[in-house]
Amino acid sequence: MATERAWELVLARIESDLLNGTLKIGDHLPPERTLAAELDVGRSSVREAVRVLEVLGLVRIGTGSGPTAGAVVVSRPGGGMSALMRLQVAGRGFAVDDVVRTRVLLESSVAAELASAVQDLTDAHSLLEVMDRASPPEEFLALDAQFHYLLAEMSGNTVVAAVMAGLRGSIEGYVVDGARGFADWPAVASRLQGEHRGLLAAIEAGDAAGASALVAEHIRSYYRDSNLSVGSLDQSSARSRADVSRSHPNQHQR
Amino acid sequence: MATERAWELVLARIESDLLNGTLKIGDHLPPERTLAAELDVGRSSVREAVRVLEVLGLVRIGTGSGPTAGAVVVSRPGGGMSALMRLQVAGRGFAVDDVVRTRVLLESSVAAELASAVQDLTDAHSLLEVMDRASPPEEFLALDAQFHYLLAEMSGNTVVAAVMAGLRGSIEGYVVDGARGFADWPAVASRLQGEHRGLLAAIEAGDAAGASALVAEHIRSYYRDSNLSVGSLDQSSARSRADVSRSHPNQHQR
DNA sequence: GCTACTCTGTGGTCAGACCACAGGAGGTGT
DNA sequence: ACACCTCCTGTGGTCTGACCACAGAGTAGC
Repeated sequence: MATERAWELVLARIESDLLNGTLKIGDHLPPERTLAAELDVGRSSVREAVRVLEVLGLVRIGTGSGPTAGAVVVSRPGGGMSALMRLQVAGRGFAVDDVVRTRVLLESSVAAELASAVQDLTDAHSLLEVMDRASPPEEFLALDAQFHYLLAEMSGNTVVAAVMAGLRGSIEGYVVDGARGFADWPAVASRLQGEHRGLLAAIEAGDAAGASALVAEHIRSYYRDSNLSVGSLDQSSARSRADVSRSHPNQHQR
Repeated sequence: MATERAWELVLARIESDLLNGTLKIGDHLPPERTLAAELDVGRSSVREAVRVLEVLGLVRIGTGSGPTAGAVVVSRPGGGMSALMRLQVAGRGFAVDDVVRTRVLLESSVAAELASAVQDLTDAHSLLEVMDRASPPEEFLALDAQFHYLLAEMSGNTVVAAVMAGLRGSIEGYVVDGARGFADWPAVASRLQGEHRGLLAAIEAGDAAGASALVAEHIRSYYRDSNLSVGSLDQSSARSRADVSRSHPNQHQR
């Protein structure tokens, strides 16, 4: 086989350690210098591999010393999924429409599933109450994302939850830009809240088909009303969004 | 604002260039040394950013000189998706069951959608004919993956297609290991082919519900019959699978 | 003309040197 | 004893500079 690049060797070693249980969630990776020495590669190659793992949401990097320092194995697939999809959208590999359609697809299924199995929706209800008191669009939308994610999480499928987090994260900028376009934001927020409550009601009533349809229309209508189109948002969304490990907005040129 | 790490600055710049159209699919990124000088960072930081882009499937790296050398913007989300999910599975962040369940969810929807809209299934049929002549499980399964990917692609949703490619890729090793466990592989392959043909027939007949159910059972039964369980596969699957840049056979480009 | 060699630009890698940071060990004053 | 403070140590973050490998382009020689 082709000579493996050094950083791939590092990645292979870590993947192998994950598979055979040598590394578990919560464990620390060996320090970069140690890993480099063990695998007989340069530290820069180790760093490239670790960087990949960080972006993919497999490890959390901490500086300094102590228990929080170093690379710790975690599982935050949403971050990596979001970075991947956001960049694909930026590069026109993904159309925003397809992202939205996929959201509709997954969330419909999730809603139907939740409706079919009795669930405790207390958390969801309290989240909605918090949202009633959220005034700035950014704050409301952040809680909205949390609400939708909570439902996905309750479905018990971690993969679906992660994909949904990625889908939402990838178009976060477009969603916020869309909100700015509404003349009467409070009215929109109020309508969204009504739809949220209707959705929960349908789930509680065990109405799978209804819940499914409601959430689909809930998502579709927002994007429709905010006149989302990739072309019109290229410029306004050209600010940096490359902080792949977290989600606080950055500023950049152009 | 928090001091941005150097490699994030590089990533931000590239994302920005993608968003405003300065960089398009097919374009070359500036050489690493140039990019480093322009952004006033070290070359190693540029390399970390480029490495991330490579793994996420946004650029293809070529060595040497000429048109194929350097980092070229491409769109291969499946590769990144696959790497992400495979590592999450390895780290126990994703359960194999959830991956399979998500496959069922997506492929059911895709099948239903295809059945609702008339499609030209010629390619799918010829692929099945090639599969009839494939004897080794590995070869058959590679074509099988291609078959399922083809259907997803025909749905027209690039995001769904990419996610499905990732899902399948993430458990590729488990699928192959499962095939080895069958006493009478030819019989299994034959049964799978029958199911494939039944699925296409349902799609051609416009039977959305039927196609949906068939593909769901098709997927579920394979995993059920091959007795897939994460625990039993830890050791046998511990070989290296970190060649994240290798393109999948079922990767198509736009 | 054709061939073979060399040049040049590109990524791939390593080694070493610093810096920034945060916990921990140990000393110091009360 | 106790609380506080200081320095030490280990960790990631970054840069610099040096080579190597590779593949196309250019050029000299036949």
